[in-house]
Amino acid sequence: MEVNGTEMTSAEWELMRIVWTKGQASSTEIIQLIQLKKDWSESTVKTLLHRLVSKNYLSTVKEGRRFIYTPLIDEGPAVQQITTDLFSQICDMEKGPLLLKLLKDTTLSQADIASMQAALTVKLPNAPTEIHCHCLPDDTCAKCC
Amino acid sequence: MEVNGTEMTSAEWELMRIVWTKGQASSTEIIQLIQLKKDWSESTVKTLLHRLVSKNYLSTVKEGRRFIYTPLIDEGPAVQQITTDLFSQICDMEKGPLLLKLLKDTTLSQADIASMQAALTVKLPNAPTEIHCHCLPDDTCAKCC
DNA sequence: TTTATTGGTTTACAAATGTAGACAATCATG
DNA sequence: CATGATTGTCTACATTTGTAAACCAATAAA
Repeated sequence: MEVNGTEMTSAEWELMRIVWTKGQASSTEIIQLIQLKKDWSESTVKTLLHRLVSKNYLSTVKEGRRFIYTPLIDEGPAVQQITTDLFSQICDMEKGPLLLKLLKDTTLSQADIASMQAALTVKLPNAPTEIHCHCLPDDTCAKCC
Repeated sequence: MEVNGTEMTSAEWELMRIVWTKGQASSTEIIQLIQLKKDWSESTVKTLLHRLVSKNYLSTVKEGRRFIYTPLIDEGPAVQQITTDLFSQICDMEKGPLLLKLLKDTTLSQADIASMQAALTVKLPNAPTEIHCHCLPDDTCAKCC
């Protein structure tokens, strides 16, 4: 994710997952829920929430004494973004095998599988025989060249 | 990646890609190659290489005055590892659409596509109708429950 | 209304990371 | 052999991240 120059950190991401999942939540709820998974102090979570707000990932609405936190970005695009970022750092030659493994290791619904099959069928005709690594600008590559 | 407790950082990863691609390389080569992509000073690259050596990602062999750097871990497993780590932080419900997008956006060889098709065919019969989010321990989920 | 509790704000600090200068050893060359 | 170029080592420092205590305001309970 990249909003106004600041990235979301791993710890912050875990809190976002909670807010995304619940739609919105108070800090108390968030603290309770995160502590089922992580051994973070109340204070730590508060700090993290604070940072998420200043980074514009969460907005707050005061409800009585407490705050209700709501995501300012949707989960789908966020997930897409961080994954795309990661993939951009991976050698093209590795991506095929990598995706194959991910397909195998991930629990997918029948509908997911069907749409992937469709996508692959579309891709196949124009697919190249082999993939080249673009890690280096030219022919200095020991892997594909 | 997780070797002896220390993670590889993003900047370090970029250097590993070069060494992986070339099989092995001297610092001079590495500096030259990385500077085609990144605006890093010579000194910075040296520091990063040093850290990679102490983190046991690279080994060195002295050849005359200079060092030859060689990867101590293979690229495939490393790529797999970081991706798996990322996926473990993503809601199960997002993974299907996410993978679909990755399939579409990635250049895949015919062979890659074929093996994915095969894998999907195998998976389909036992695939569930729908996927549940496991972000929260129970039924407090606004997405799937 | 006094006090305990709850929840938000500030401040703090160590470790990791990005970034690089300064210095030292080695080697090639005049 | 003296010197400049090459390459490695050490030191440095700002920023980001993880982690949390201390403090303060508002509210609920006594």
